[in-house]
Amino acid sequence: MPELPEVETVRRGLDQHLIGRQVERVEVGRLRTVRRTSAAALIDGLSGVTFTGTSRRGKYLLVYLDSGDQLMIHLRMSGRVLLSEPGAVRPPHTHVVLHLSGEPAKELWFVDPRTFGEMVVFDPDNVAVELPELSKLGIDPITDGISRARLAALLAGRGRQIKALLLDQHVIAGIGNIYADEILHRSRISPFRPGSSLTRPEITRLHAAILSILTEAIEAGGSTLSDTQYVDVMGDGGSFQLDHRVYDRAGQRCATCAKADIVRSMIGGRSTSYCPRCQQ
DNA sequence: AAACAAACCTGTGCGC
DNA sequence: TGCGCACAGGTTTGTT
Repeated sequence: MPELPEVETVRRGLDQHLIGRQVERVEVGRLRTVRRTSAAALIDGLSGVTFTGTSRRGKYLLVYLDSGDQLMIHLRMSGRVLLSEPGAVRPPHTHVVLHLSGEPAKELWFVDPRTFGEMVVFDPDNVAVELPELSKLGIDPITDGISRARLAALLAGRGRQIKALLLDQHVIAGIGNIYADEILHRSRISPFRPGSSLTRPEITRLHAAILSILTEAIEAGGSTLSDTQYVDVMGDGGSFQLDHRVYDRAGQRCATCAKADIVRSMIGGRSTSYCPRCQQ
């Protein structure tokens, strides 16, 4: 579900509502959510701490704590973070609840039907051991910024299909299945093309599309699909799904060229939608 | 190096 | 209406 724009939208919501609040109590109802460590580790790491800031690297959401530790939240496929009133009825699959101080007091819910998501408190000075994926993450186009030259260097010598490269979090962090397809369509590049085969103008277009698609999607609050799984911390959906040109539009006329139908195929085990006429 | 499959889970939508 | 299967925004691991 959530890719860079959705995670960034959640981050902004947390930044707005969490900073300065203290955790008074922690409930862990599903051990799988804290599987990297334990319920005790999450409870010990969060109880009594105050939130001081937030950041994001790829799809990894980080909340800074006044203890010096950080809370990492990964939503994976179906995770949601919701801010709510104390005592409110919790949705099914609410696995972690943080009781927050403040006037008025709030609760932060971690809801995740498929349970792929996770929460962990870690020591940033020991990240290589406690959260090794984080230190292996590729460049984040928004948080780090990415130059055209940097992108060109990342593609050089890589013969993998460009769609697979965009999805590889070790190369570029944050792009998922929706935005990879949308970026390639706007770039007018076939998802099957080897990364190393892209011409100079194609790399220029790809670079521009990565930044413009992600920026526009963030401004739209992300993409909320028909199952309304993804919502921000206030429970509101995004609107970038209205701007999708290819994702989940197989069989429909391409809105860009109006002369071909969107085709669906598989790349790296992921459904891939593209316009065979626009994207060569 | 790169492509593919399977694994982790639950829910939904579709064909029959 | 009910059943079974395919498939879903992610990531890791293992096999060709």
